[in-house]
Amino acid sequence: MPELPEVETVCRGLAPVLEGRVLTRLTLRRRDLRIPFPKDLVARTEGQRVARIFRRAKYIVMALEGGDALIAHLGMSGRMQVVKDKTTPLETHDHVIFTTDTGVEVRFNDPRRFGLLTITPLAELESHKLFRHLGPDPLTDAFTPALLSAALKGRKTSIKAALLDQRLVVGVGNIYACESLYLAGISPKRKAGTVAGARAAALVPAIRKVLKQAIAAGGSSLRDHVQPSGELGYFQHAWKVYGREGESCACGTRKGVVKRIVQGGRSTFFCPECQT
DNA sequence: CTACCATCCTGGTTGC
DNA sequence: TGCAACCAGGATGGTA
Repeated sequence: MPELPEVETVCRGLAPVLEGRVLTRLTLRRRDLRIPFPKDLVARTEGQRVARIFRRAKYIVMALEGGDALIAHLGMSGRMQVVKDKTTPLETHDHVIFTTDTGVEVRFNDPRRFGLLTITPLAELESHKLFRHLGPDPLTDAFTPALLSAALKGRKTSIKAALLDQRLVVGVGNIYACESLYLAGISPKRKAGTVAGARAAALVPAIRKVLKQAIAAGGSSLRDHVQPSGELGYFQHAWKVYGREGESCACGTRKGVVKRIVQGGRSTFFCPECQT
């Protein structure tokens, strides 16, 4: 499931293929994903050169030289596949095809169709409906313990649920919320408002570390795979708690056993011995 | 304002 | 073997 590290990996994989290239054709094989494609999406995209590709939260942004920005989100099952030989048969759920002037194609495949693709002037990106509520990126200096505890102050919901709130901090999804809390030694059940001081000071670097490790793992596997992909596979072996219900805690000293609970309809994995 | 829940969707797995 | 039930989860929109 694409969270920040997977989206970052996809952006890094797409950059050498798309930056500086002209999008000669945009093929929409259906009328929508999670939201309808804008009526003028094709007209605004075709013939445009891609100036730059970057990530904002879990969104992929392709800045076009004409001033527009293509915005893509992978949802939960989206992938971007780089296809060098266009005779490669289309797959089920290849919904959008970006064709470049080199002949290389990028195919946006999304079985569950929770992803999206839209376009907006780059200058209006941060005020766009999809972007204006977004909090700080956890990998930037803007994300500090003081900022985090201020945002959590007074909140009665669990810290786990709070970390998934993109207004607080972006890019953290279910898996990395679990992993970050484990690394910081904080119980996912703890009231968000009580995460301050030393706990906030531990959580911020824990989030950073987990995300950076995952990016590093994704980046290294990218060299072996021609196409970037939002799929799991490379970092899952490094998960300490996620998906490990019943296993011994990785700390090896406190004899805890990883437990699974449901919070807000989503699975949370944690060690009751190490996380308080 | 916060909190909580249902909803979107398909594929993979489990259970009978 | 076949099929139904269930689960996975990012974001949003509605309700309390």
